[in-house]
Amino acid sequence: MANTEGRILAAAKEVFIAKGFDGARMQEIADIAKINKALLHYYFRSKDKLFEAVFKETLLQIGPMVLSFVNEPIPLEVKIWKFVDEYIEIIKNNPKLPLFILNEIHVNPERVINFLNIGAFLDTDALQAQLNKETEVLSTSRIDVKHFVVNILSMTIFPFIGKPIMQKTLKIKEDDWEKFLEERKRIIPQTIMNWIKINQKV
Amino acid sequence: MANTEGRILAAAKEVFIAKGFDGARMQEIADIAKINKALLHYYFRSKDKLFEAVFKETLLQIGPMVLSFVNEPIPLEVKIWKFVDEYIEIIKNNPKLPLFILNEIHVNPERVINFLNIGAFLDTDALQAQLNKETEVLSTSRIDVKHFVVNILSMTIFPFIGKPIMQKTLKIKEDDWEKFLEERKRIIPQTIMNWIKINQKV
DNA sequence: ATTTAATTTAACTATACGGTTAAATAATAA
DNA sequence: TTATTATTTAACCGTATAGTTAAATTAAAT
Repeated sequence: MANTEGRILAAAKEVFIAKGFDGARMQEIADIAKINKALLHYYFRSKDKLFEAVFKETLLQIGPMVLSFVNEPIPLEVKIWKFVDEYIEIIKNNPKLPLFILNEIHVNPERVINFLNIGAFLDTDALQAQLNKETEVLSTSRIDVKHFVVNILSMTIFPFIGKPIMQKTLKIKEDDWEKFLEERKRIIPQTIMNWIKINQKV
Repeated sequence: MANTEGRILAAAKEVFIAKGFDGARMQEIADIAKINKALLHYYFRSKDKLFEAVFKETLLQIGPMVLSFVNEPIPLEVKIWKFVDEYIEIIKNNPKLPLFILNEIHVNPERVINFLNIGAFLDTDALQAQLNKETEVLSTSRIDVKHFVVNILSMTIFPFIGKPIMQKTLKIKEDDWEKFLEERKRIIPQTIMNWIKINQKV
C-alpha cells in the first residue's frame, strides 16, 4: 500500500508522544498504522530504531520552525511578538510535544542526547548584543540574554506542559483554553517588554 | 528492621521519579530499599498501590509548602519574592519532581487524577483583589490573576524541567547552574514587578 | 516462654512484550 | 512472464516483569 513508512512513523509518533518510550507498545503502533507487527519490524528493525527515527524527525520538524528568525535582524519587540505567536501556534497543533521531549531527555538522556543539537542553534552573543543596544537606547539596566531566553521560553511553553494543573488551579474550562492562549500572545511580550523598558537600574 | 516502610517509600520515590511509572522496576525498588520483592509486596500489595502512596505523599509534601503563604495578607512584592525564593529552594532539593508529576499526569491521568486536589488550594479571587489594589495604587492597567500565576510558575519551574536544553542552548555549565538559579530569584520578581508597575494601559 | 509479626529464601506462575521465523500471498517492476 | 518487493498470517522464542506461595528464620511483643 501507499506510504506505509509514513503511516508507521505517524502512528509511532502518536503512541510515543502519548505514552512515552516505556509505555508505548509496538503492537499498538502496528494497529494504528494498520499493518502487522512483522511488517513493522520489516521497516524498522527495533523499537529503539523506530523511536530514534520519530524523535529525530520530530526535532527536525519543530526546532528550525521556531528559532529560524531569532537570529534575523529585526527589531527586538517584533522578534518577541513573532516568536511567541508562532511558537504558541505550533505547539497548539502539537500540545503534547514539549512534555514528551523534555521527559524523554529526563528518563533516558543516553537515548536522545545525540540529536539534541538539532534545531538548537541560537546565536546568544548576537541576541545579547541586540539586547544591549535596546537597553542603551532606553537607558535601562542591562538584560542577561540567558534570563531573557529562559523567561520567554518558560512563559510560552509551560502552560502547555502544565495544562491540567493550570486548568484546575485557575479554573480555566476547556472552552476557554483557546482564549487563554490568545491572551498569552499579548501578555508574554508585554511582560518581557515592560521588564526591559522600565527605568530601574537594580 | 527499623522503618522498613519508610525505606520502601523513599526507594520507590527515587525510582519512580527517575524512570516514571512504566520505566520503574519493583525489583530495583526492593534492592534500593535493601529488602526483597516478597516483602515489598507484603507492604504494598501492587505497583499501582505503591505508586499511589508515593504520589500522594509527594504531593502532600510539596503542595502546601509552597502555597501556604500565597493566601496570607502580606504585600504583593514580598509575596512574590518569598514565593520564588522558597519554591526554587524546594525544587533545588527535588529537581526532578516537577517533570515527574507533570509527566505522570500526562501519560496516565486516570491513575493520578484523584489526588490532584491535594495542595491545589489557591484563592484566586483574593489574589486578584490584591492585584487590583496594587494596580490601582500604581494607576496601571489591571493584571489578570491567571496570567500572573502562570507567569510566576512558568519562570520558576520551567528552568528545572528544561535544564538539559537550557544548559546546552545557553551554554550554562553545571558549575554555574547554582549561580544561575540564584540570579533567577532576583530576575523573576523583577520581571513580574516591572510588568505590573509600568504605566502602560494596553 | 509463647505467640505474633517481620523478613528471608527461593522457587514458581502468568503474562506481556519485543522480536523472529517461515511460508503464503499480493503487488510491483524488470 | 519472471523476478523482486511488500504484506499477511500465525505460530513461536526468549526474556523481563509483576505478583504469588509456602516454608523457614528472625525479631518483637505479650
